[in-house]
Amino acid sequence: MARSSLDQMNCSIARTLDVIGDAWTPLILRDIAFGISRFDAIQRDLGISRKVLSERLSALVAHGVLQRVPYQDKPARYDYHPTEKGADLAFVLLAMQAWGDRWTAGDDGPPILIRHETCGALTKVVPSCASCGKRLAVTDITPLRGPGFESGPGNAEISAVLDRRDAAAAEA
Amino acid sequence: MARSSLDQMNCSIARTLDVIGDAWTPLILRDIAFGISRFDAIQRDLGISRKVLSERLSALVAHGVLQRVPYQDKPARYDYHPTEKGADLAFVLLAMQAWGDRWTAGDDGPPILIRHETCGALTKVVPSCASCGKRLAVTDITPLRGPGFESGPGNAEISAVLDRRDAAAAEA
DNA sequence: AAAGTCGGTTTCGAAAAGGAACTCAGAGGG
DNA sequence: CCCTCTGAGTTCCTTTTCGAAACCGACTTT
Repeated sequence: MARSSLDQMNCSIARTLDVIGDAWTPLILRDIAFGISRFDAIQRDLGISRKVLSERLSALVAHGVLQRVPYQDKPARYDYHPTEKGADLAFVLLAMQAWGDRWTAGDDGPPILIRHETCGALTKVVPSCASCGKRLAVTDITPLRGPGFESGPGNAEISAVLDRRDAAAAEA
Repeated sequence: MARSSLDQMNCSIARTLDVIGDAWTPLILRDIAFGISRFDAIQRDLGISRKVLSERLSALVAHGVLQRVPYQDKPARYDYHPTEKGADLAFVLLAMQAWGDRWTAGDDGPPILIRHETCGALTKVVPSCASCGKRLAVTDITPLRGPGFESGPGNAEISAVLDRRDAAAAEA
């Protein structure tokens, strides 16, 4: 698909997918989050083609998710490091990891565990409410039109769904 | 890339990407989570090609993320509904939404807000520790080898990184 | 009888991915 | 000096995948 169609959509999920919406990009970011910051090391680790890796890294730099920091001159060589914007994507990766741990791990259990250094526990990352702090279940939350909402490509039907729901609520 | 290479990787993120690792699948799941459950409605909403939508829906059913439930016979017609496994993917979508809200929303603010019905607040979904309940920062957590860990395609370099870190920790 | 709805499948040209080889700049060894 | 190696890409070519549009089958509506 044309990437432009995604970042034009009035939807934060679509705009996030414009940055990480393919199979390799999240794995590249995972490697970089682990401290694997060089081209060849990432390429070896993932077995990705050099061409695609090169394209993805350039795109991530262009999106402001990664920055290239020189570690030597002559020849010029760079490490790829996450920016703040990129580091913040870790939570998307952690959500993927949590789902994969729960639904795709074999009998041996998950390949990677997370330790929370603040409390010392081996833990899982769970979603909670920024306001009350309670753990969230899918059924506890309702989407509403936000200030940036506009009906258009990518959410025409969603607008209709919200209308119907609001109408039903007003009636009750 | 060959999908098989992804689900063979010893990595929960890669195995999650085997299911949702393209640009359209998360948007399809978003629509279904909103209650847009029919082929044509999803197609109209997203502007996705019918061919690709058909392929994606079949794959999601095959992965056990969606189920087809008949809503009429003659002709046979189906709604697509999430299974429990599929509903649980909502947290991956919400993590994407949170990132998109923070980093890609325009001046108007996010297009969609979330209300937590339990506490009534307009809220954001934030990651927290399953053990102590505190909100997590990226710097608070450390990855460790889990029981299912095995070095292989997709994490050879990661294994080396963990070794180096453990060695450095043992020395200190 | 003609047109419309729903949920697809088929076809075909265009775009993207994959793989392997090649390049460039320098470092190290003999 | 010559040969080889490393790191980071780029080029070239083949294989997949995508997207648009047309087509289809089983009904319903006008």
